[in-house]
Amino acid sequence: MIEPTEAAAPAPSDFIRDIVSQHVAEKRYPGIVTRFPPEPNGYLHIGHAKSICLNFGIARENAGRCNLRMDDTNPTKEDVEYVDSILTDVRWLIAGWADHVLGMRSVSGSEAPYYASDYFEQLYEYAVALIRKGRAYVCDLNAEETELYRGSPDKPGRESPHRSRPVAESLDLFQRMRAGEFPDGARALKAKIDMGSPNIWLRDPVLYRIRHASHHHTGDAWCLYPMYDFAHCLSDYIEGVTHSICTLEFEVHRPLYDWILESLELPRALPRQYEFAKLIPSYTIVSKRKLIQLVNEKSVSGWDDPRMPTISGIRRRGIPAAALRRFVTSVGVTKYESVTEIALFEHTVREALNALALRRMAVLRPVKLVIANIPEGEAIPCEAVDNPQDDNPRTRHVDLTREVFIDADDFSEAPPPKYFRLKPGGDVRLKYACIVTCTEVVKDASGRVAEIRCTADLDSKAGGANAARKVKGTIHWVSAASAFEAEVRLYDRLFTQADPEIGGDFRQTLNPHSLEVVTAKLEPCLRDARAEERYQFERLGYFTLDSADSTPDRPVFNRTITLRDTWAKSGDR
RNA sequence: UGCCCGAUAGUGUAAUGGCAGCACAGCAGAUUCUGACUCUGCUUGUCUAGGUUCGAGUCCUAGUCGGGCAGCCA
Repeated sequence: MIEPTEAAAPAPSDFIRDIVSQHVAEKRYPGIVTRFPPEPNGYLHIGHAKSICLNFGIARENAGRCNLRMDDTNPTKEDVEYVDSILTDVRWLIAGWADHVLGMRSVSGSEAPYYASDYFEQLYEYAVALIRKGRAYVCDLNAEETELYRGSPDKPGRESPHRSRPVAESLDLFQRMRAGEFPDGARALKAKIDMGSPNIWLRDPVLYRIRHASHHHTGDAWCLYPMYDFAHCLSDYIEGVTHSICTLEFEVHRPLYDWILESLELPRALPRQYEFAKLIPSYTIVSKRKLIQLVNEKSVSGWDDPRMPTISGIRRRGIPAAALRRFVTSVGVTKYESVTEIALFEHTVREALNALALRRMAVLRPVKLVIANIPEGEAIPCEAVDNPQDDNPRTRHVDLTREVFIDADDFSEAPPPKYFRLKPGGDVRLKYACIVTCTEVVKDASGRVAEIRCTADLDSKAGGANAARKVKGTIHWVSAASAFEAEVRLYDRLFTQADPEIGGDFRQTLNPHSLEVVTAKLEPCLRDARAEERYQFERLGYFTLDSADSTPDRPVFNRTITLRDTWAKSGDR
């Protein structure tokens, strides 16, 4: 769904979109085609979300297409589990926004993503063509020798002894590499470019390597696999991609991307590569390797743990796709590598949730409040608003009874200055109900507050004679008679430091309080909570039903994010 | 001491040779049956040095600082 805040946002503009617009104006291509090319070796995270929104965004703004393509050229690292999660995550992120430009392959009636591995045969033919042109050769050097021959950034490399091998010999060897005649690493196909180039990637880079390994998509059909540089540019070309957008670390690969395509003397217009700076939010990590570590070391419950910066974690946390899109779009597209304050994301999430969340009352750390002048068994119906942000807000009823629960935070025996909540002898409004005055505090044997007693000004309820009576504070509550208990998971940032790597190891800065589980008292209508719905527990934050662990008789709620709390921040408390 | 890329408030970003703006964060206040939302005000910026120009954040040169590149990973 496109939400109002997203719809109202101005069309994004950045240096890549400027280039695309120019190409559209000069009719350089028949249509604009981009692609999102993840390697299925991990779950997608917030950084990928930026790439998805950029690529699909450009496609939808130009009536083009964005292909979803698995960049699966390394069988030893990839798995179908990741293919499936990628598909789910992309569909969720673009749903209602860019599904109409999603480029997929039709396979026997149903849709499937593109796979670079589906092009292995064509890619092999292109490699043969390159050999025939004298632009590639089979090299017998092993990996260590290749590294030695490559030189270093400030020292040119040396030419391989096999560099001038006759074309026919390379052709024969390459065919035998495919046939499985040689073990892993015995030979490789290399581009014949320039061992003296200041750009390392132009020093006869490896194009194909031998890997006797099964591939998650092609099975055992191949023991010869193309490298990223060879497969990527040609996959783009095969699919008719016009703008191949990637992150900054591939900038030095661009000359190779162009070299391969140009060397092949292809008939159609060539795709071009453009690079942008990836998204790095503070208080989190976006490295697949490190995210895998968090999962494997059980620092989190899995890839979709609501604290994870993965798209699946963000979804489970209760963050709407539109909010994620709006955030990754709002940070812009530049070539400046920066760290984006997570506060910007949190703001976007609150903005989206404030507009759509249903207000409910929930008490996280219950303390009993007994209202002396309400007889036992009596229920005073009160009208509560579902969402005051709506033009014509809907309402529901909550019953005020003799015994209610309030949050422990909302009562203080020794309140700090400017404390607006309940205190001995003080009064406070029970939201949607009436004003109560604290008359007595009952403690248990250990000295803890066991029960608070008060009297209510029954006329201060909406519609009553004292409805307009003002008090400093208003607190939420639930009726002890009708509230039910449920598990509520209070999530916080996964790391305590803006830069989790500050001390050298991100595991040292994990936030020990990133998850707190409480048994809360919830207002009865929350029994009908739905997974797609977003709720605001009044004065506390935004919550949603946990998609994985909830059952109909045992709901589990996740806190997506707290409300902004200037009182807590003021330091007065 | 190779090559490539970058640098605008605390953070992110805009200004395409012509008034340095926006959002977030922060601070102060108003409002409030959510210490939320909303509203008002405030603080804070063009890395440095030269050059071109009537005029430079923008163009040129040099420097400084930061990032990337030496996988048969992507």
